[in-house]
Parts: sequence; C-alpha cells; structure tokens
Amino acid sequence: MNVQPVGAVDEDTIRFGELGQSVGFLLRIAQLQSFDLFFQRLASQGLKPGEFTVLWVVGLNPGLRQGTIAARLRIKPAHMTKLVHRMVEAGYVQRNVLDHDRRSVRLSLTDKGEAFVQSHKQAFLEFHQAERLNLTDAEFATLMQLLGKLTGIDDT
Amino acid sequence: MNVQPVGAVDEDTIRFGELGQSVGFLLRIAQLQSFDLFFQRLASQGLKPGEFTVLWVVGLNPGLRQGTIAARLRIKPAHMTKLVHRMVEAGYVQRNVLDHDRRSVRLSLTDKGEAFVQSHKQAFLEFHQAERLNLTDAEFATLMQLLGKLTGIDDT
DNA sequence: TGGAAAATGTTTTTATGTAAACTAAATTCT
DNA sequence: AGAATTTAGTTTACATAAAAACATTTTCCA
Repeated sequence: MNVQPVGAVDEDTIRFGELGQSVGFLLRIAQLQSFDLFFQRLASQGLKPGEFTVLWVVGLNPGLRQGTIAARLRIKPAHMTKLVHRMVEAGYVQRNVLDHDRRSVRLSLTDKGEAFVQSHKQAFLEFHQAERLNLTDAEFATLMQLLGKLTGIDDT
Repeated sequence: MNVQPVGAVDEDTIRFGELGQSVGFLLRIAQLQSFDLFFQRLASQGLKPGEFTVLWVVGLNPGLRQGTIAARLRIKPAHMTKLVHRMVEAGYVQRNVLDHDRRSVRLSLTDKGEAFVQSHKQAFLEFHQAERLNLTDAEFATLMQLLGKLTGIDDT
C-alpha cells in the first residue's frame, strides 16, 4: 500500500530539519492550533481570545493602567487603544483618569462587563481543559511549569 | 520601600486567576515573546519568521505541493499564495505545475534561494539557541517533547 | 523655576492575515 | 460518457495588527 509513483514525492512526510529543534517554531504551531480550537468552540458565543482575556484581567485587577495590562498581555499600545474603545462601546469597560496623573487611564469593568465575564466564565474554563488535548495531568503540569519559566509568568 | 499611596493599586502585580492554568494563554505569551526576540535579532537581515521558515522547508522538501506545506505550517491558503508570490518575485522560489495534475503547484528553491537560506542558516540556528532562554538542556528537551505531543509534530 | 527628557496614550499609515466567492482541473458515481 | 462533487489554488474585499509620528502630561535637574 501507499506505493509512490516513480519520481513523485511523499506528500505525507515533511522534513523540518533543525526547525524541529526550534522552540519558537513549535510554540507558533501550538499557538495557532490553540486559537483554531478556541474559535471552533467559542466563536459562536462572540468571544475573541484577546478581548475576553482583557475583560478577565481587568475584572481581576480593577484600577490598573491600560498600558500595564497591555504590556503584560503583550498587546501593542496602539492595538490596546482600539480594543479598549471597543469594550467601552460595548458597555463592558470604564475608563478612568485620575487627578494625580492625567496621562494614564485606569480600567475597570462595568456591571454589564462583570455580568458578561461571569456568564462566559464556565465556557472559558472548560475550553482550558479541552486544549490540554492528549496530555496527562503530569505532562500538563510540567508543560505549564516550563512555559511559566520561559515567559516569566508564574501561576498565581 | 515601594509603599503604595493610599487607594492606589500595585502596578507590578497582576492577577491572572485561572488564566494562569490556561495552556493557550501561556502559549500565546511565549510565542509573542519568541517573535519579539526573532525580530530583535534577525530583522536587520531582512528575515521574517514565516517567510524564512517556508524557504527552509521548501529547501528540505523540494517538489512538495504549496498546499501541503501551507497546511503543515498552518499558513492559510490565501496567505500562502501571496507569500509564495513574494518569494517568486524575490527570485528565491520556483513554481512548477506537473502534467499529471495541473491543479497543484510544486515548489522548489532557485539557486539564489538556496544561497539565501545557506547564508542565513547560521543566524537562524543561533537564534534557536537563544530562545531557549533560561532553560536547562533537560528542561528544553522536555518542553520540546511536550510541545511535540501537543502539536503532533515529531522531531524529525 | 523653566526647559529638556521621559512617560502615556492616540492617530494615521502600512503591512499582514483571513474569509468568502470564484476558476480550473481531477475524480466519482451512475 | 457525462453530470455532480471534490480538490487546489487564486482573487477580492475585509479585518487585524504593527510602526511611526504625534499630543499631552509629568518628571528631572541644572
């Protein structure tokens, strides 16, 4: 079975060479795969990973500066501006400029924003389970620990 | 030191809550971090991760279909078309339509493309080392194995 | 003080990536 | 054989993200 015609190339096997030893390459593939799964499961509820993550983090850390959150989530300032404006338009987020520093913008959830996060929290957390895919508990724990070390984000 | 004014928020600490247990979230952060490092080191040489990866893979697997490579690298067909055209314009890639199936397009590197890959191979591989960051050899090996399992890409 | 430098966001312009509809070629199914 | 389906890639129109230049406010320090 699966005899190759003379001169043809095996379509199923791709050689990656040293790319297979690249952390960045595998991270990229894994991440895109994860996004695919996210959209497949949660797009119907109108959730986008970036937006929902911001709402989530703002909910947990009310009053933080927009820029602080952006930096931590690796969202570029220009993009953060637009994203936050969308969330304000949607009525989920409040912007607040404090007197002692009128440059910076403090973010917090509106009641509607809180309600939105709460109502989707379950699906969001279930998704986190699903994306563990075929990893055992031990493998999962190890992976998280290593990614934590790589990213400097500790699990808190 | 670092006494907070009354009513202020600690700027340094962000709580992620259950997000900290999300594979997808950590993958996303790690991946963006990796891209940042890539651009920081290799942008000056005119390398983009996606483009160089395609050249690399085409070089290792001459004669594969454009679509096969795109699927494996998780590049969308529409984007692949444009990317390949850029590479053809640059003189790095040849498109080839075989008689036995005139729908599909076979890719291979031109001599110029080969030379380009060769001349940047070193920097590319050094970058792979750098992105291991603060991981030990053992941690690195484990991480790669787990990401391999997650993505279904085995190290070959 | 007061002017230079830094910090924080925003706007505009450009590049990158995606979705959906489309063309063309090959395959399948009576 | 010939219509219907599938496969491969392209095109167009749109969405997303990024870089660069900008405006404003604050800090630094000579």
